[in-house]
Amino acid sequence: MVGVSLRPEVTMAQRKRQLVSDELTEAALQLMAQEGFDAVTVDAIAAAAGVSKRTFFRYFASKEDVVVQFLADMGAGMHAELAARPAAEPPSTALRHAVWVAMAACADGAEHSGRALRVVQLILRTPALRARFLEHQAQWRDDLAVEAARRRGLDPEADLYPRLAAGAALVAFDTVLRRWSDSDGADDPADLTDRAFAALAPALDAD
Amino acid sequence: MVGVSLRPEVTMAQRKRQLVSDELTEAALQLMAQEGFDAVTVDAIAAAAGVSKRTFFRYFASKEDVVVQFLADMGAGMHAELAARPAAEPPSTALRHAVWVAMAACADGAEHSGRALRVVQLILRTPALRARFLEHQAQWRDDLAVEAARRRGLDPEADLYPRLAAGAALVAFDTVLRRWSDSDGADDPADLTDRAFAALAPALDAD
DNA sequence: AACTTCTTGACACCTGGTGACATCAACGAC
DNA sequence: GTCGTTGATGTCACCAGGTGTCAAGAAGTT
Repeated sequence: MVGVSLRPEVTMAQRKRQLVSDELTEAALQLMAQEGFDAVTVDAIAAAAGVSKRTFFRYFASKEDVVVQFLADMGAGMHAELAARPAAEPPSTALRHAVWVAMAACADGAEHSGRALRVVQLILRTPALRARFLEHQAQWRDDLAVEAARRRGLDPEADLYPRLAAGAALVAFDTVLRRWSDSDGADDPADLTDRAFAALAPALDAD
Repeated sequence: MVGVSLRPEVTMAQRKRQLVSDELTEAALQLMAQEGFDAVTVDAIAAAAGVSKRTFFRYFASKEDVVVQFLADMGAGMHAELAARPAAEPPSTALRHAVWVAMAACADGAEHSGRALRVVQLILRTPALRARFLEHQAQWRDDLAVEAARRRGLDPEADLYPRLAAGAALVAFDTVLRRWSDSDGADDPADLTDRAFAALAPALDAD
């Protein structure tokens, strides 16, 4: 346990928390891959991870969250990337890079293990999970819209453009993700993303 | 009851069914307007309509459905309108008319009574309802995409354009609906719709 | 009147989700 | 070393959404 004591900045309680969280996620994904989302009860997931049902809900707000939680980071990543793009860049380019942050997270995870792909397929096939996914996207859209408005010096409440542009970017993301999922990861995400934004660019970059 | 017997094509059982359904919807919307979606139980709705909880679930698949069910018709209306537009019409125009069918349903309902407006606001403010709304939209998107593909002689599975165009149209719908809702119905839906599609047209109509 | 069909209510049951409380391990202060 | 504190956990009770089942009743049929 030498390596442990060399990291005083991370308390043991925190590491244990992370461990339980991972265990829960792992158990959930494995069970759901076999039986499907609806057939797996929270009790079963908790039991498989060696904790109680009550503890599960101390880590995840809902049964859907254990599958979908990682999306929160992707949203933050997109937002941050858009904010970091040079102000002079055309909207279609900036948004393409922002969306690519999210898409790359899926594609990279898929490279080694195909785990991300299976999770995406599970989400897109399960109504309850798809609904949560769409809710996340709605949040992303709000965030991207305020950022897009800021870049152009517009009022996100008064002008239509920011929400339209953010929505269009997410439509591209959605379309690419679905194609990638339907092709079992065979199609190239980067190429798909470029083509989708090429089609949308005329509207994104119009004055 | 003379008027009744003059319509043999509509059985009494069917009319009664419609009546109970309306009563349930009415009770639900009224209660939710006062207390909010989450605070109203299915038992309370059923009791207010004079039926049992079990009967409620024979009419609606979920508590959300009693609020959101009318969306199903709007989706069918959009799809039908797109299919009915002349083939020579540019995509942006055809899609604008299709979306307007849905938007007009909201706006008309609001003209007299403001009921549609309140329902839309309830949906957009309540996460559970918004999620269901987004699921409906996802279905609309699939339907619009196959229709858009048919109009252009494309394969909806192979080409990106159909799903992109359908998605963009729904982003316009969404943006307009939200603006209309946020302005408490003050903004003109028709004008908003035109402006949104004007912004999107360059992408929709590109070759 | 007897029969059939459709609708309903009553009841039991499962599951997701939450509040309350007791317990136990880790940690710091004395 | 002991004591109090803090945080994570398990247990239990409970609520609400949702479903299966069955028996009773109204409507329409022969």
